[in-house]
Amino acid sequence: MKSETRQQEIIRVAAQLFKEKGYSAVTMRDLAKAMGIKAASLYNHINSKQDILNAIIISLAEEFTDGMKQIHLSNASCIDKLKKIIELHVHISSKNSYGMASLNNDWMHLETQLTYYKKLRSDYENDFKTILKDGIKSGEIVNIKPDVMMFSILTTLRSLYIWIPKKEDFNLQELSNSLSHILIEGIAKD
Amino acid sequence: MKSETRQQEIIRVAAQLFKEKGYSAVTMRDLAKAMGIKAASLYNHINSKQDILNAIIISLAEEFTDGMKQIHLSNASCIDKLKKIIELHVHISSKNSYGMASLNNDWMHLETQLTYYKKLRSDYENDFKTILKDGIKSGEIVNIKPDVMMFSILTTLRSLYIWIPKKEDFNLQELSNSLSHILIEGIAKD
DNA sequence: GTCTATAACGCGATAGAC
DNA sequence: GTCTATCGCGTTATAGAC
Repeated sequence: MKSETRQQEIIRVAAQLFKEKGYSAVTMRDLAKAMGIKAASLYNHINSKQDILNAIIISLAEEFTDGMKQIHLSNASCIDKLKKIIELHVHISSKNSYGMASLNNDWMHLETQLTYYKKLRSDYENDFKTILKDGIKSGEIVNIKPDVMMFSILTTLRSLYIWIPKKEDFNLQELSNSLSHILIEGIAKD
Repeated sequence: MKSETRQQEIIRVAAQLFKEKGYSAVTMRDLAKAMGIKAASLYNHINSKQDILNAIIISLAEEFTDGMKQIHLSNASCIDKLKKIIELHVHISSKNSYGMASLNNDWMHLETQLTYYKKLRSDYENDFKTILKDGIKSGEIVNIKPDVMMFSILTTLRSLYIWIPKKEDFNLQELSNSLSHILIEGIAKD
């Protein structure tokens, strides 16, 4: 395990600041201060503020789209695929809760990579919707508009980053299981 | 019904721009352009950019906290209270989807009103949690950590603003009903 | 690799003419 | 109520010393 480069450290610290105030409200001086150096010195390691945002968002978006593709192509049942999706979100969000904030809230500030990001997100959502439609067809899940179901589940999963760092005390597998129960079987008794 | 004042128009247009790019990334020049005037002219109607954000967020936050208090104090069952909460979110989000974006994403840029906002949010969440705990005690809902349940339901409801304006075609009561089914009874068949 | 200094520009907000 | 002009400051990024 190679130790963190200075560039990686900058990107990691930037993600923390972006989570607090958003990309636009964080200045290169803020970032430099958090790194213990002057703003100008940052430019020995990165090309621009925009490049930092690209690095944070694109790698995460690719991780989600790749993970979803594998789940979609597997032979599991619809319900099991949904459980795998929940695990995917819990796993990535726990590894990188800071980056998840930028992925959710600052993607619109991407410039050169904006189109690519939108394609990744669209591929992800299309796979998700297909899984739900297949589940309706096979009778595994209720016949409610798949758009509403996807919206409901996905917004919960996309917000996990807000919540996971406060809950380091308890087991991530336990969180996955609780979420699976709530999102799939609901909260009503019987 | 009195017609919209120039100040209200500025706040309404600002909320639209804030939804697209966030408070920090929208300049007074952007806002003026969208209003068809020069930036300096805005200051005949508003005192500062910060005051616009206050106006957008605080009135919405109060509407939620008041609505929640009424639901909490009613005599309905836990499940019916949850359905009322869902209707409250659908109702407010459909009336003001632009303002909801600021409420969700830009509250941390409040200055003088930040503490008050946090109190409103905290009151809201405490009432919500109490309703869930009462439901567990009475056996109406499953005994899963109320924190996880509230997180799951609330993040879905808080994200409605992203989704509602695209769905003007269909009935809001139908949306409330679909969401109630998904959030309360889940998506699994049987 | 970090520093100081600075370029080039955009920001929120104000003054005062009309 | 809107305009032009401008203030004072903050922004990203670069140049060049050490």
